Amino acid sequence: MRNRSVTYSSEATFQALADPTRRAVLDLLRRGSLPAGEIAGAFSVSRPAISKHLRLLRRAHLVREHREGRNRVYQLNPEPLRAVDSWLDQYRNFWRMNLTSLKTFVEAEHAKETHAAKLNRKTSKGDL
Amino acid sequence: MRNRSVTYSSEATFQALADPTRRAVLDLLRRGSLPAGEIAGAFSVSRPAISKHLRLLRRAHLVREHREGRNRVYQLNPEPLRAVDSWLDQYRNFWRMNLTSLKTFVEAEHAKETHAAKLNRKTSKGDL
DNA sequence: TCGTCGCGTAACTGTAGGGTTACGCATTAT
DNA sequence: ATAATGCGTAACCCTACAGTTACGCGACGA
Repeated sequence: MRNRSVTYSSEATFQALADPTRRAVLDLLRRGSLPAGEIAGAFSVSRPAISKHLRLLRRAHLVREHREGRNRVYQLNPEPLRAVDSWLDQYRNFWRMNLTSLKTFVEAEHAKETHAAKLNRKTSKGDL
Repeated sequence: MRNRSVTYSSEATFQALADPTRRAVLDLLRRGSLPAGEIAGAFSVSRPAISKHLRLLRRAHLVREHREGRNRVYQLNPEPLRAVDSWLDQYRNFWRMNLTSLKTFVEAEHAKETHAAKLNRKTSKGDL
């Protein structure tokens, strides 16, 4: 396995993405780097709360921080998202090919609930 | 609000994906539907723990459950993952650019921003 | 009709996490 | 030097949740 670059734990990445505020921070940083204060200003929660979110994002390597005077400028690092992307990739085929079979499944479900006889070939009881 | 098809809250989806066990359950179900017991058998945690994970996955509509006799068969539903995919899509352009040009781009963006005069030419970039 | 099986749920525990306010430490301004 | 600014951290809430064991209930096989 050629790990040419840093291997990020997709664990930390998924966990960082779990919170909507953190995803919003990332979305914000897509438009450009920002100092922590301005990031915090974009949200209704307190500044320390954002500071903790930024710490998590740092831990997941989704952002980078560097100092500019007394500012702490945060920059997006989308690299770890590749792991999410490749995890997702295993499912892409699914929602491409699976729509018809999903449809039949749903119809089968419906049929089963209406007739309720399909699975009960072994028993004559067949009722709920 | 246009609900063309069922609208899944990506919130629930991201949150469901945050747990590695749940992701593993999904990975398992990619190979085919399974009754709850067999899913639980694939993990070291207790069966009720898996049951609760399944509940969360159901809540996020990532799995569907139907009864077969006394079994509860779970089936993967990859649909909500589309939301994750499209969220991720906004970042794909980013990791297509190489990182150095990204860095300069982002910093240029930032320099254009509001209080640029305040932070200005200290050029503390690059150190640290 | 019974006992067993499959599986969800209740009740409980420990811990992580997101929110707050108070504070400390650099860095810049006066 | 002193004050003010920017921001992280500590200490503290409260809720969510992953895990456990004990239990209940419908579905089967006898």
